[in-house]
Parts: sequence; C-alpha cells; structure tokens
Amino acid sequence: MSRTAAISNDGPLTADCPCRVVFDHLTSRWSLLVLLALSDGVLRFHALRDRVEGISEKMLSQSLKTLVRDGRVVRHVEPTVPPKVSYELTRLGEEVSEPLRQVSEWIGRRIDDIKIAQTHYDAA
Amino acid sequence: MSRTAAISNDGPLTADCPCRVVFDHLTSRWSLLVLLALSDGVLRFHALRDRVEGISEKMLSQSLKTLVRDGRVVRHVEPTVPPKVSYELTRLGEEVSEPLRQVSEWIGRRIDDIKIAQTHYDAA
DNA sequence: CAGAATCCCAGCAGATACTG
DNA sequence: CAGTATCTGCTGGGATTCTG
Repeated sequence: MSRTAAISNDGPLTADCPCRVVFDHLTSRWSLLVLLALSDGVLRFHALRDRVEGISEKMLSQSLKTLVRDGRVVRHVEPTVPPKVSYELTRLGEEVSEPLRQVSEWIGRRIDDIKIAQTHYDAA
Repeated sequence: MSRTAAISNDGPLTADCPCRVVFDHLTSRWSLLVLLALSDGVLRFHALRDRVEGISEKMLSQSLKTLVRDGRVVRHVEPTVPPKVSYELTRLGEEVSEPLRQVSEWIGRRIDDIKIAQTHYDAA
C-alpha cells in the first residue's frame, strides 16, 4: 500500500475531474445496493424491489436510470402484456460490482470489530 | 460470479441488519474520499482538507468523526501550541480502503467507456 | 407489471463567524 | 492550527396516486 501504485488515486480527489461525478453516482446509497443485488443475477423490477429491502419504487427506478445511463446495467423489455422488464449487469457493471462485493463481504467479516470500536468510542 | 460465494452478500440488502448502517457510512461521499486520501499516508487536518478538493472543514471534521468512531481512522494529538493533529488509517481502515482504491482505479480506467455510454443514452 | 407524476419533508451539506 | 457553532437552503428520498 501507500504510494506503490503506478496510477495515483488522485482522480476522485480532484474537484473538476469527471471521476468525481462518477464517484458521486457510485456513492449513491441505493444505486450501490441495486448493483449489489444484480450481481447475483438478472432480476425483474419487483423482484429487485423485494431484494433491496426498504427501497421505494421511485428510488429504484431512479437508481436504475442512473445505472443504465452509466452503462453499468442493461434493461431488457419483453413487449408482452403485461410487460416484463428485467435488469442485468453489463460488463462494466460486473467489473465494478466486484470490489463492491468485497466491501460487502468485508462488512460481514468485520461488523463485530466495528461495533466494538463504536462502543469504545461512545464510552469515551 | 453469481451465486458461487459461500457467504451470500445479502447483508447490506437486509433492512434491519447492522451492515446496512455501516454500508451507509461507507457510501457517504466525503467519508469515502477522506478514506481514499488517507490511504496514501498520514495527514494533518488542513493537509487533508487541501487533498480532498472541495470539502468544507465542517464536512471534513464530521466525516473524520464517523471514521474514527467506526474504527477506520485513528486521531493523533500532539499537545503543543499550536496543536498538531494527524489522522491515520487503522488496520480496519486499510482493509476497506483496498477495495475502495480498486473502485477509484476502475473509474480511471473506465471513465471513457462510461462517458460513451452516457452520450449514447442521452442521444436516445 | 412496471413505472410516471405529484406533493412534501428531514436532514445533508454549504457559508460564515467564532474559539481554545 | 484545528476545529465548533449557527443559520439556511437544497435535494434526496418517502408516501401516495395514476397510467400504458
């Protein structure tokens, strides 16, 4: 760690860099969770809504729009009645979901340590 | 990918799970950037403020508090006048910053593809 | 079923000023 | 230098209703 990487990670730290915008999209709470949910496979709208507990339909469709616009998710429509719409990660989406899953798994492994730290901090 | 992992990544997808809270902290825009900045080494308050372009002192100190409380950052104080305060990643902080750096680097690599996707989407 | 539209509010975040 | 305090506005996001 620390300064060994060939590419500096100043990108998002720079205010005017387009990276910052992408970073903002990535730090959008619901988008992240939707991406995580989709990393397990293709899902339809309502299935997705159920999978990401607590998300409203509004936020879901809004998040999906951003994800589709950023090319991280594809939207498939079957023109039947009633319509069937499903969402799937693109290559881009899969790539970025990988480190995200790592974060998710890391939380699972470390949640106890974090809670201990919080308790200790709050006691002070 | 897709369902191969032993541990499911449902953690953050579950509403009542403490993981969700941690996930929210992790997806906090400024906290993320501060963590990223610190992954390059120890920094003092104002150095940090300069490094993370656009952050206000208020948001910086607020983010730092959360990070310290979650045990991802340690605060060192030298009781001199004027005081010198520096911030450093803990073991926990280093662990999460790793996938975060990956995301950051991924954006750098893929920013062009993302912009192309956006342009294409907006044209439709 | 998959969303769009509308209304509305809490709290995140910016600007400014002050302090140990 | 390293913050805290206060005031305010902006918008992310919830609840509800309506439609192709």
